[in-house]
Amino acid sequence: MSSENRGLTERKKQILKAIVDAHIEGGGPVGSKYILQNQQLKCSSATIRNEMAELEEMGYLEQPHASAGRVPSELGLRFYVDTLLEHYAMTTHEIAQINNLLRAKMGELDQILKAASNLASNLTNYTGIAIKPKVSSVSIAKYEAIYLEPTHYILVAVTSSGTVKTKHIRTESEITEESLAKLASLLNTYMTRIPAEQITLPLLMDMEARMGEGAWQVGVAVKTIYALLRELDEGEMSVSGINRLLQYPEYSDVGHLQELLGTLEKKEDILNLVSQTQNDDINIMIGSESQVKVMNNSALVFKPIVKDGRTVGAIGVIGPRRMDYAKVLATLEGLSGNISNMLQENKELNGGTSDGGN
Amino acid sequence: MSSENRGLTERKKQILKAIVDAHIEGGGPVGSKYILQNQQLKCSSATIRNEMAELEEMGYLEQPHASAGRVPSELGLRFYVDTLLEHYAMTTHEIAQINNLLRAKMGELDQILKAASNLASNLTNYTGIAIKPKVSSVSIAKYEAIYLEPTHYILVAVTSSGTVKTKHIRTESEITEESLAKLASLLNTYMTRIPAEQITLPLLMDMEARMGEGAWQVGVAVKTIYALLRELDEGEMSVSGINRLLQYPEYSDVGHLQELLGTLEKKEDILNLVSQTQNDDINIMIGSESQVKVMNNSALVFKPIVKDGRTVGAIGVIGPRRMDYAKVLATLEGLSGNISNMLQENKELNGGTSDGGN
DNA sequence: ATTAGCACTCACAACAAAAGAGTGCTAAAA
DNA sequence: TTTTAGCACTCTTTTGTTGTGAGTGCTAAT
Repeated sequence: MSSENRGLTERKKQILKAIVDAHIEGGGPVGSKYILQNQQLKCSSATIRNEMAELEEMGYLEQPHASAGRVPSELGLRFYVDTLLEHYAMTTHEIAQINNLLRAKMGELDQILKAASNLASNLTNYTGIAIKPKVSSVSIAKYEAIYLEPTHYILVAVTSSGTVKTKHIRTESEITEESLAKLASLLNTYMTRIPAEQITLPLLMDMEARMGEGAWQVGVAVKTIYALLRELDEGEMSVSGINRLLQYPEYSDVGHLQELLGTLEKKEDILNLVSQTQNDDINIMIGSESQVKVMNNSALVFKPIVKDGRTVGAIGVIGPRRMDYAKVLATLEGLSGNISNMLQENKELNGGTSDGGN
Repeated sequence: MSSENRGLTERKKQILKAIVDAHIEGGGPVGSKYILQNQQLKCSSATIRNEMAELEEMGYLEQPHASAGRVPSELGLRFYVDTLLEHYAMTTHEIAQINNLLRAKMGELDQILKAASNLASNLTNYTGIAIKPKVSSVSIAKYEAIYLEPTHYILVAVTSSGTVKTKHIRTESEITEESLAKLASLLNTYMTRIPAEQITLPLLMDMEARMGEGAWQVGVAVKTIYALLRELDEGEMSVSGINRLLQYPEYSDVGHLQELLGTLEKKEDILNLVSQTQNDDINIMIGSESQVKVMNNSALVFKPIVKDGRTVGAIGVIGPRRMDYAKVLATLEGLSGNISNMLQENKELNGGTSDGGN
């Protein structure tokens, strides 16, 4: 064959694609006859068997046992995703669904992401995830203190990315609205735009000095801000549609399922994985391509959400390795496009109400 | 027998208790011989069989099939829980664990509840839930507006129960810090302490009239507050330790498990169930006692968290019907006690930092 | 009222046999 | 040289058979 030096024969590709498609659909190994029937190839099953044997040797296919059909290997899936995948066109109904449901949830970024993860799960029939990634070092853009009672106020912090965090603070002795305002303005002067590690003792003392009689307040507030920054650093992750996993036979193995659920619950591993990713495009991690050992039989597809050049979140899907990548990719693209639009719209058109952040 | 008119013979109780205990431990049906061995009863297995037959007739026991042992029925479990249950004493280690981990999470109520649900799951080995119940009608105690940019501010609302909600608002034309302050004070004057349903059009127009040139702002703000109140009404629920369910054979039936997971995800049913409960003590719903059909093979135990006479949350545990009630009750009591203390402490001792209420 | 004894039931495990799916290989055909 | 038909072979899955054991219900004796 002429084009054998570089890559695969056209026919091999066709066969590989057929196998992967069938495997994605059915989950089981697929044999030569099946392909012959559902594919217009002008050759016999024997030829296909030969090709399959070669594909196996090349590492694209695997054989569960001697008399079973072939199953795509990780490499095979990767090749499929990278070069064989046909674009899936979303139905108008799906597009409408994304639009409507997401618009309805118009609000803070958290909510949008969760709604999107939910939708992703619904549309693809896999498990959806929404992530606010760990950020290397957040800083606070603005503080506010809300007076409630003489010994009770709320500290509000707005991060540079727009997230809002609040903490109730109860004080030992009474504090006036005026000195509270002073505290806030002090915080705004000294504690904005600096990461947690730069909050030093001298700074603290300086602030206390300027605070006059209310100096003791500063310590409490700063301590709270510390905690708050640490929380922000940690990232968030929410999962939706776990129940959908159960419909796939690859998770009928209780042990595996339990491990995967554990990982989904711990959140840490996946959160790290997503947070460390630089690529702003759709990321596909098939099986052991991800560091998380527990996901060796699963695939994780996610797309970061970028706003003003910052990654403010990510939405994704977790499912069996043989996931319907075409559909998943289309769905995530659709969702992320929609979210980006919403974030954009709020910015440029100044539509009216709320926006993304917190 | 003398005491047969009212309730069960002492021996029947003993046998019932033995059966339930064994069933909780092992999960399977338990037979007459087993009881004879693990219980000091001075009678033969035949006698026990007779008693068991009677207990079955009374509805406390069930027989999966003719030659199996007996399994406690829902009624049997209920009786066990109500009158046979022995108090479980937490180990000092468990108590310490509760104390340490919960203290560490000292913070807003949301976090405390989630941490508690997590702990509950860890300690009991069932699935933990944390709930902020639907509230009949919330009202806002205080508003604040935080100026960020000329066309961008944050609206902060503090509810009567201390929960803080924030919304970003982007405006069409520019707004000054002064008129923002005016807006906030207007909101504080007219829109506090009234439940959502009373915010009417006339009220809105009245406010707009008083706002003068900045009147157009009011509409946006009020619309946002509307949305915000609706969100508050809906309640929240988070689940932890789903993976623990898998270790119990009653959930090896994939169909059932899937349904249960679905219910846990939908949240609505359980949220309603808990929200509607008046009783501030520990609630135990065994199988079909709860309205949620899907939970017929499960049990839900939860305890509301009360603060200042208001139910501000609930923590609970979901697991198989044959759950270790003694341990679950002790754990939830311990946790809720601890949480209440924390909420109290913040109030009375004025410890220092933060407090409960989102 | 209790108990020993025994026949009976029923789920479950172990094993064997049969069925099916799919391959690899060989030898002929293109 | 590539393709194909044919067939033997392998290995899983299904089905059926048979034992085994746990546990009961009943009867007759204590």
